[in-house]
Amino acid sequence: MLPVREGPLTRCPVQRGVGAEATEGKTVMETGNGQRNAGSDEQAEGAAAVPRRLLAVATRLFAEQGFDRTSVQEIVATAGVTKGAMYHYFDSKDDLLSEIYGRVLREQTDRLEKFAVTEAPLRERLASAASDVVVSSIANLDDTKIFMESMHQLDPEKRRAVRAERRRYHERFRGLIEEGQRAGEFRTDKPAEVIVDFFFGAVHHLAFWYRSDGELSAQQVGDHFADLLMSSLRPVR
Amino acid sequence: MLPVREGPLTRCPVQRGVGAEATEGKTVMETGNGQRNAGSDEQAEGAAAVPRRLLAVATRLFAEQGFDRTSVQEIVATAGVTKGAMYHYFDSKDDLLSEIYGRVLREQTDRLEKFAVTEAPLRERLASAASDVVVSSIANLDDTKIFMESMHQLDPEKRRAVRAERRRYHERFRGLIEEGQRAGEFRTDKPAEVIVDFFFGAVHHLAFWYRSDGELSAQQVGDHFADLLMSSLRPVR
Amino acid sequence: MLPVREGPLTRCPVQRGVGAEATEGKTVMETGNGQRNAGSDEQAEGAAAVPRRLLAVATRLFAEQGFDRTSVQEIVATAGVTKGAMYHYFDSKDDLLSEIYGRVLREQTDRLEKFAVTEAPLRERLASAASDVVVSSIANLDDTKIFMESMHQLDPEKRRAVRAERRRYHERFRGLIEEGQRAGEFRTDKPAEVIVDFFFGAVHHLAFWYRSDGELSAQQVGDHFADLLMSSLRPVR
Amino acid sequence: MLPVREGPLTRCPVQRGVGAEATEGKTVMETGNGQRNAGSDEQAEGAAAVPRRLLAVATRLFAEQGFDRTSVQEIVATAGVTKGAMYHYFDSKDDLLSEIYGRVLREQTDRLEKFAVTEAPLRERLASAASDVVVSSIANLDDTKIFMESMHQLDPEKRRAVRAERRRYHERFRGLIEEGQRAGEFRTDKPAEVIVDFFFGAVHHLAFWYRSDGELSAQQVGDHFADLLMSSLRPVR
DNA sequence: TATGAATGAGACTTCATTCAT
DNA sequence: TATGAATGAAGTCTCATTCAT
Repeated sequence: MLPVREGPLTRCPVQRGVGAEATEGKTVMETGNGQRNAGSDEQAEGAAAVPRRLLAVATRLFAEQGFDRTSVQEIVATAGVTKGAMYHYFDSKDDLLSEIYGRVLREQTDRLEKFAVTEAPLRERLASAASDVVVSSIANLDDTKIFMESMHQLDPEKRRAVRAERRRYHERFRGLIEEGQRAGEFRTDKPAEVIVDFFFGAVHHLAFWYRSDGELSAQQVGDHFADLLMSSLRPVR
Repeated sequence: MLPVREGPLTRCPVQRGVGAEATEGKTVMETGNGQRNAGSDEQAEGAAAVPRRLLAVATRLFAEQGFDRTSVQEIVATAGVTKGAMYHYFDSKDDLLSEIYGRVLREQTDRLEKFAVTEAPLRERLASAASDVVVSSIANLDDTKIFMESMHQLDPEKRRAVRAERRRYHERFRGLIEEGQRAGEFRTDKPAEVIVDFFFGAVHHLAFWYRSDGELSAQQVGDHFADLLMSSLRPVR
Repeated sequence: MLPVREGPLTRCPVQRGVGAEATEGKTVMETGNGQRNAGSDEQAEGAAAVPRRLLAVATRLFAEQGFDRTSVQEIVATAGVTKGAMYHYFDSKDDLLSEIYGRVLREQTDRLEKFAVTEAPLRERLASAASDVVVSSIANLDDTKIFMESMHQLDPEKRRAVRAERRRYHERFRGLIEEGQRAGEFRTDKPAEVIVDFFFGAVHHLAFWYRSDGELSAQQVGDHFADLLMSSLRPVR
Repeated sequence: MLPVREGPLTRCPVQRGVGAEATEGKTVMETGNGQRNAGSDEQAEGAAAVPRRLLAVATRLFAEQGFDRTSVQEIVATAGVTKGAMYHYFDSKDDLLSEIYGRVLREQTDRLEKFAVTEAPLRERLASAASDVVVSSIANLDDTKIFMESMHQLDPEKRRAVRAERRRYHERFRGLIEEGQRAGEFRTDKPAEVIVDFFFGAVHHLAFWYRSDGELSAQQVGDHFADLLMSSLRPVR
């Protein structure tokens, strides 16, 4: 683990907000010799430009072709850098995947927390969180897909770390449901755990059917899913 | 495509019923000269023994390690046959995956149809089908997992075929929901399509969290999921 | 070497005269189970039908694709027999090639001898032989091509045998030239050996440019080549 | 197609003059760590050393054993490099063959042009060119042999390219003959095309009989062949 | 900070041949 | 006379990674 890359990536994670248009790769020149535009502000933020571009390209390619089917050669060629450059910033191909997961998990955890701690009534907080995770999953469909398809490619240690983080996320979400169950707002004949798994199964599956050029906007799907979740939580008479 | 394998596999698909234990590999002798037990009933079912064993082993390994991480060498070693034998029955490693999908799809389609055509009331038919697909998915967790993780490994043509079959399945299921919507039994403010994607997302995700040694039996999960589905279908006041 | 095949093939070599249309393969049913028409006369000559068909098919495929690029599977499938059947009649794939060479050599040697021993004047005998070898080479272009491209595939022992037979052929031809040189009819400033190699280089090369749908008939090419040979043999002033 | 190899090979084709001894493989150290002698002039020509050595070795082995009978493993072992190195410079085994053809064709075309454009009388120009192509074919007997035996191994596209280049060569040569026919120096009762095919058949066949330890030097054979060609071109009375 | 030639293990697949029936 | 399942060795090629520069 080279200190140089641990720094920028961990301290300044590449931010890609919900709805942020990924511009990766499209502006990269395909000259093959790896030279890129050395604009004026490249000097200032250029240091992070290469790793960021690599992550963006890797995310897209992993989603499109799967982790194993994507070669390092393909990644660096698409990103317009050399292999040496990639290995300068990342320890390995696996490391790229790890960083992708890390970013996704950090972002989703942050977002959930933001909705969970508002002063709104519980039902609203849960519905908002549910809707938001759908919207943000759609905004980052590639990450969502990779999450489902490529988890098993991670080496055991990192996989365990990812799962632990994921579990914390689920527990936070489940906490909201249990709070409602205790308050008598939600049905109690179903374990909150099962409901969480039920709902997030649906969420993680979005990448396999959602089309951005389809009839439903991300927000509409988010609202539908949140409604379905809330409906299924209504106490039975 | 050797005629020999197209025949038995297509006409007499290897049956692996719900809960049927796969006995792959464990009873195969590793003598190296390829002779296997020539018992009395070998004559009757022995012909399909090798391809069946290969499919069973491949299913398990693909689920455990992923398609790309599983080598043909590993498959044949585990199944106790030679590579040549595998390529005698299957065109390629991809072909193995195709056959696995084919079997899963045929079985699930058959099961759905069985529940859909009974004389029971609509709500019962739908609940039964929903519960059953959960139970059978758990009974074949490996197939379910492969379905999610390895679809993108299939070559485009076969992938299209699988998706078409899958769509037919979804349409059949959706038909039941739409029937209930027309009858005023189910809510109509959500497209049936969305509900189907919501529910099957949860179903396909089972392989990522269900543990057979956990607290819940397959039937319990099936009932929970079916209940949650039915609840979310209740008309809104 | 099974006695059964040594017999029929050696004693009754499959005859394919100059200009004889090869009908091989075209009447073979592609049922895949290897059953062929069991007509009335099949009983009488059926015994030679399979090896003959195999040789004809192999000749065509070797010429089209090369020896190494043609698999035994392809040969037997095209011939409509099984692998077992092929190995019943031939020792190996190499053996097929040997038999092809054997037939070609026997035939060409026979033809040359026929022209060499007539009562015609020497110049006529030589010109006829030269023209004939062109015509018969074109009539069996596949064999000619295989001769050039696949000789090195033969195992050393058989290759030596083929070369010895070939040398005898050349020596017989050279004998005619030397006869003319002694008689003062042909130039003597060139070794007969060189002239033979010169001429047969041209002959063996026919398969690489002659097209049966081109402007020149086989006979025309034969006459041209014979003329060129005779011209180059004229004594220098 | 890596840019690195397209460059040096195409722009600076590995030169192997007539009679130049190929020194392939023999001086390569088998240290296994890949470091080779880093002499002073390595800087200048060292960059092309590996691909050049590979080409030389492949040429020899293809000629000795045939293309299909020569494994990549054998090539790289003889050249003293790893398989990875070979695939770093060449796209495939086929690509090696292509490069071999390319070099031969370029060289022969260059040589013909040199003889065709001199101020000498036509007969001398043609005789010189004819003699030279024999001498240079003998100097590169391996290439000549491969040309005959392995053309059909090339993939169709490249084969077409080779044939087109070859045709251009033939047309240039034929142009000289036609020039003489128009001038009344050569016979006109034979199509120039046929004469070209006749002569080059003999030339391409050299590799199958010429022995460098035989009685005739390359130059002697060249002179004989040129004489025979010129004789056969004399007008008939 | 970046290069790119080179590594070497391992991947999938083909194929001529055998043998019990 | 013929079958076809099975063998097992060998084939071509890919790829993540390293290292001298």
